[in-house]
Amino acid sequence: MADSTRRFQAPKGTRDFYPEEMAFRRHIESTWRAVSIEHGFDEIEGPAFEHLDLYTVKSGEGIISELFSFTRAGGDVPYALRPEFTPTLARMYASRANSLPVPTKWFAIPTHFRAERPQRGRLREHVQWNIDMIGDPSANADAEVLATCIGVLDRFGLSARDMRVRLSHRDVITLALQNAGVQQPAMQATFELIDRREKMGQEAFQEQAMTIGLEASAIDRIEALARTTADASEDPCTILEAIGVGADAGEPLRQLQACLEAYGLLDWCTWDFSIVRGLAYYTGMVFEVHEATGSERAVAGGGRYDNLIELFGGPPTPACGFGMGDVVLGLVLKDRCGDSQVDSMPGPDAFVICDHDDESMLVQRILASLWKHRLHARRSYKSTRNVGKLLADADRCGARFTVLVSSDEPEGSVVLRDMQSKNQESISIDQLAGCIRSRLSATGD
RNA sequence: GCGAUCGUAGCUCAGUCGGCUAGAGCACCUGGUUGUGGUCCAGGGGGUCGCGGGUUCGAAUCCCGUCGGUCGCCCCA
Repeated sequence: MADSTRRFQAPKGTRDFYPEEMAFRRHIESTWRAVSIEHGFDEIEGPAFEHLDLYTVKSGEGIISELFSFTRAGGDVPYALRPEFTPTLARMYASRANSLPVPTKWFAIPTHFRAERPQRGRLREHVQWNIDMIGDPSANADAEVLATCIGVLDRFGLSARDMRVRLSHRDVITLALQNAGVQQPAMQATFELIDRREKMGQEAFQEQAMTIGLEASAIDRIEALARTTADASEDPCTILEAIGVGADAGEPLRQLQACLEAYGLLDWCTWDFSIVRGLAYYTGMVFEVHEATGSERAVAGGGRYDNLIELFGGPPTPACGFGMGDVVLGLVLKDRCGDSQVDSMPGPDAFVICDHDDESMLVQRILASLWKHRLHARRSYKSTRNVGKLLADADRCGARFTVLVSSDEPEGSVVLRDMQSKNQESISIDQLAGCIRSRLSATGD
């Protein structure tokens, strides 16, 4: 009803970002961006909606129920808000594949949308950092992508004790399943079953395994496979033996291990063959990053997808990458790092207050001068002339310096107070901005 | 799409076997007339008790529906 007193709410599963939440979001995004660039990735962005076909090509018609899809009023072309970035990435890469360098290293920090019911760690709108290394089939590329992921965790102050990078490999699992007697037609369904294993009961697992058509002996071996974990520093051959695969199949694991060792990442990583990723398009290394206690959903997930660019009309091109969403990451950061990362509102360099009725617009002139010198300057809007309250106002917003326009001061000068040392001195207005600037650089602020 | 649970001020909550004009703390604003950092004192703004319907003399309170939040299922990019 178009009631004039109607109260509007944000749509289900979306978030409003007030200044504190926005500061936290920017903290996450700027960390993603900085680490991506340091690791040699270039930022890209695409449209927030695409032709619906782009998403059904890869995932089939079944995906539609989980998308926000629509047509233009009066139009008949179906569109969808993007539920993931990979199709856009593949489309962008495919249309310029011939002129792009090898490898092409791209990242993006787009918003994504999905129509399902929200739950812990999964909302209808979220921001997801995407890293992709395209055109390089080597284990080094896998490791570089992992290095970037772990680089971000480290930058957030998380350690190898806080987080676990669980590594697996589609080829190795496929071999193990074949040796266990799983027929090719049942392979993808078996992957999906393993992917869901952790949240299923023993009986449910058995039951669904039977439904797929797996034999009892195969089910036992799959369970053993999914329980197999080992430190990433362990010899892959030993692990392969445990899951019934010949040691010669372990070459990809050995290469990956060697690269991870060189990048100094082994501490973070664990071989874990319960990780398969449900998606059909992964072809090699796959991984997920979890909080160490396992109490949250995956913070990040990805792997190698050597057939995907081709599927979207590009030349056959190997690629690997991952996504990291802001929702689960935010939960983990708040839980493990406390307020130091949450409170990241920028405090002003200078805060201007005035202890009398200012009829000469001096506060405005001072602000203009500070802004002109690219200082972060704010003022008090309180009407009180009580300096104690005005200083409290400056303190509350985290000001580094306070500029006091005082009737006690001679014409053309103000009091500059250092809010950390509490020292203050009289200073000419002409020299104010330069003085603040030089003191900020002297203290490294 | 399905299930459980919750919904009183910006936030955290009290009030509810149906009964005065719906409260507190925090936050916000103002004053405490020369005062230098979240203190203290006083005052103020802010709620159609999520919304709609029903029962009743009377509903924040009981019933139904709906919209949202949370948690889970399905699915997971």
